[in-house]
Amino acid sequence: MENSMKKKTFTESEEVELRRGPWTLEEDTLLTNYILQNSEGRWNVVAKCAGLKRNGKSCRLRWLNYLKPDIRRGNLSPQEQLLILDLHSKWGNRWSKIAQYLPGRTDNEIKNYWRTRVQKQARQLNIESNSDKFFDAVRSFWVPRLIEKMEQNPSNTYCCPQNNNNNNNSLLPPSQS
DNA sequence: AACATGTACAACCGCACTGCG
DNA sequence: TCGCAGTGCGGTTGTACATGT
Repeated sequence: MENSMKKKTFTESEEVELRRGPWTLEEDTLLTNYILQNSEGRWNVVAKCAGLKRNGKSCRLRWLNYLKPDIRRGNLSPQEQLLILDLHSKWGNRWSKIAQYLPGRTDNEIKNYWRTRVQKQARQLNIESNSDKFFDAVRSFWVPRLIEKMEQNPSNTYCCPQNNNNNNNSLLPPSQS
């Protein structure tokens, strides 16, 4: 990564120095305004037409993970956490697929949650995070704790609108359900 | 108060897939 | 059929902030 400009993926004729790193408020505004007026379309075109010195990929990521109006921010509710555990036990690291069942949550957010909290727990227990042993620990320790939390504080439970049918009754990993 | 360490999350990278000419 | 550009996904890294000593 010694040279950020080593590879250009679009229009070599345009020697535009692409910006990287954290987005500024101004860039956010440019991107948001452009998309609200013109819809998403091709990301490289969006980047260019919005007047951003970013590549399309970067714009897409920023929009999907941060700027999109329906993004839910803040802590994951116990029910959402339970759902993630459940879905992960079915599909593994298919973050985007899991995210489809948590409206307003992004694959990036779920992935981060898994890495920082779930895998941390696994490390503390000294077990492989994708092993059978780990899922046993999740079933016998973590899931009951989350259910307890939900019962103690029902107001913070979150009801997934389009997936009630297949998830609300299936909060335990498939081997139990 | 200052420093060290841990945590959370935004952003980047590489690869695979898809659609189009 | 092939090559290319665009896109999506999962893994990884960087860094700001929180917490502990």
